[in-house]
Amino acid sequence: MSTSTVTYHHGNLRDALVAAGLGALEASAGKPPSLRELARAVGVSPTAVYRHFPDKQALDAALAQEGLKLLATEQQTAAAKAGGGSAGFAETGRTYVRFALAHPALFRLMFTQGRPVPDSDPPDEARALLTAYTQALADNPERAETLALQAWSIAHGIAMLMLDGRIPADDALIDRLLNTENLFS
Amino acid sequence: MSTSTVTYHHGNLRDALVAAGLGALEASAGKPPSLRELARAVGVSPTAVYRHFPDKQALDAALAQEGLKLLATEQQTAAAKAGGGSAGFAETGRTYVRFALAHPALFRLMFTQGRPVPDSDPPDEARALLTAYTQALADNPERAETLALQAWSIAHGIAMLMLDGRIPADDALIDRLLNTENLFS
DNA sequence: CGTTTAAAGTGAACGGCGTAAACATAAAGG
DNA sequence: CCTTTATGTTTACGCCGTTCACTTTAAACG
Repeated sequence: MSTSTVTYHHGNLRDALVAAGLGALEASAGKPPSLRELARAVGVSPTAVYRHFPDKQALDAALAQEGLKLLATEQQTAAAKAGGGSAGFAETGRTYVRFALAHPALFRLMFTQGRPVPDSDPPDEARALLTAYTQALADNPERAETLALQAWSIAHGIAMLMLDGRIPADDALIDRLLNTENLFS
Repeated sequence: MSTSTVTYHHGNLRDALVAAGLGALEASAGKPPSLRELARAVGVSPTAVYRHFPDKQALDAALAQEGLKLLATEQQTAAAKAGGGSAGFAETGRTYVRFALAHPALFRLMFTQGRPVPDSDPPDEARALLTAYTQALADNPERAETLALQAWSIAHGIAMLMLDGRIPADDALIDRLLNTENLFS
């Protein structure tokens, strides 16, 4: 369950910081917590953080990775609960947008971080799931990839525009916009 | 050409700050310039800024508004050059994404700013243009609005994912993803 | 024209931030 | 047991946005 070594000087500071970070992101509804704020929350001096992360950005990247894992899990669960197929595919998109609205600060951080880490253990599970679905819908692999990227783009665009208050964060609107069956009739 | 009163104590500081801000945004390729940095660039003390903007966010909002105006102009020009119609509509989307890639920091700022100002003189020209096009394509107004929002979402999603390095910022890919004629076949 | 007045800009200061360097401490291992 | 090394602390630096009290200067007006 934990990624770092088990025993430490004072406890598992790395994981504690990540946990505090995720908590702060939920509460903030706005912007990422400061390094000092997280250090305070964990009861440690600001510079102690640097024993576990080279800099603030690395901490943020760790939080982002955690968020990506969380999103992937939710999507898989939702898709499975819908029974897979095109219904599962649709749930994937809905879940994506709802996740963004439910965890705005985390979602922003997830994509503001430079790169999703060169190669993480799950090399982007969410994307794999998406491609799996589109491969069933398309006749050739390139078309499948195109569909996957288009689906991702629509969902991501809706999520971002809603987060930024450009379009109302309305649940019915999500469904309306994600209903691509008759898109550009 | 200028929005504020014509003569000033030392010159038109407000416009000078906005100009410097736009310049810095082009050069940065990353994040918004600091208030102090802009004050320096204009040769004025940091606190002088507060005579023209209540806070940093207001300055950012002014820059964002300038960016929105710029984008709208580019889109209108591109659509007109393509001769309007569905070709013009397509150019609108391409221009949107290319603008984002050409001015990453500005584009980010444009949408990170809380709200596009309650009611600006042009109440979002770009959106009006978009809706005009979809109204020609759809049979009823609601469907037209849906199409407009879907088109916006796709373009915005592509732009954001490319800016964040999630998908390659490739010109051919833009065209491929924006080619919605056979989207979800 | 001279004086008043208010707009425009300055300087010093505050707390918060990310980070570096030097130092302290405790756990681990030969 | 004593050394090594991982972990954490203290102090300090420069940057940030913002405040407050102050000065300057251009315009308004009798």
